[in-house]
Amino acid sequence: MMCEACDYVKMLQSHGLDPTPLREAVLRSVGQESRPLAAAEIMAAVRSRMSINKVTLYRILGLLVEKGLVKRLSAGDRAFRYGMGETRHHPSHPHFLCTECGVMECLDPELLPVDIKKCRGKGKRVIKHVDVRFEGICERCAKVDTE
Amino acid sequence: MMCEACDYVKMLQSHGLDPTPLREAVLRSVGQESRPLAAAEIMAAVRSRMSINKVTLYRILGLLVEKGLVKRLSAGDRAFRYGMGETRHHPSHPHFLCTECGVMECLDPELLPVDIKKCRGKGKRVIKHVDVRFEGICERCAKVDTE
DNA sequence: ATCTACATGCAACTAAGTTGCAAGCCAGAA
DNA sequence: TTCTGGCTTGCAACTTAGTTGCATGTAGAT
Ligand SMILES: [Zn+2]
Ligand SMILES: [Zn+2]
Ligand SMILES: [Zn+2]
Ligand SMILES: [Zn+2]
Repeated sequence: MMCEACDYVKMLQSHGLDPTPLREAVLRSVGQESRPLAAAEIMAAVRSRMSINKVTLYRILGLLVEKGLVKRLSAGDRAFRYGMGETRHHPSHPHFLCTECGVMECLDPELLPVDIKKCRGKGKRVIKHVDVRFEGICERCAKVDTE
Repeated sequence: MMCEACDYVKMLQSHGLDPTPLREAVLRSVGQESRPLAAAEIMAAVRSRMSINKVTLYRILGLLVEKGLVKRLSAGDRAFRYGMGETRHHPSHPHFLCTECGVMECLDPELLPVDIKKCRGKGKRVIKHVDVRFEGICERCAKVDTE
């Protein structure tokens, strides 16, 4: 989820990460978007302003995910998407994946109807979080189809 | 989900697929398990009884998925899991993924709390189905951890 | 007998991500 | 100052899971 209020440098620092230009650019690229991005998209976004190596990108994403600043989402295809981690301003929410064009969109947190607590305690497994993904045809693809 | 009642040959035929030994073995391997399997696990299961090539396995899985006999699930890691498709006996249900050992388990359909209809009509996107995945530590891993 | 369709196999390829290792840089020690 | 250790980045090679192209085998139709 996009957020103009986020200070990416501060976010990095408060999680013990040196706010290097590349880290800031990666976090900003993720934070400015209204949908989770694939690594290739993040790379393109960062590269429009500076130079970054593939390995460096994946290592930065790994760090950000580890610190919880970024969340790694599985999209039903073989490429992960990266979106902002949960905070007060960005609550957990479900996603929508277009099976036609592969675009993933963030949905209203209200649509996340899963009561985790109800599911804990079933057996002795420990449930940490839920991932809800709706699949179908996005607005853009639906439009093209009917034309 | 496992099912002793399923006649795999009939299932193949009723979906217009020639019930070859390999197809039957693949479908049976998926059907006999109580959890969705990764392609490598299915391959091992089939190979314990007959010889099968990697490509053939993926092509058979592709066919079965296309016909709806098998469902391809994303597991949060980079390998898909394959479980039985929805039928009267096997309703849609959420899954649990152990982030420690990677095992995926089927959960009670009752735990599927998402009301798709409520989510349709929001915007003009077409929602076809939901995929709910709980993540955490499975019973076996939790046990090992406390030892 | 020949033709076609389909099922399978083998080798090579692909996409997304990972590992190993070296180079650059900078703070603090000597 | 120079040396050192740790962190950040880059490049090449590798890995994993799955796919594509093409050849072969087999069965039924003509
Ligand atoms: Zn679309
Ligand atoms: Zn989101
Ligand atoms: Zn486990
Ligand atoms: Zn299942």
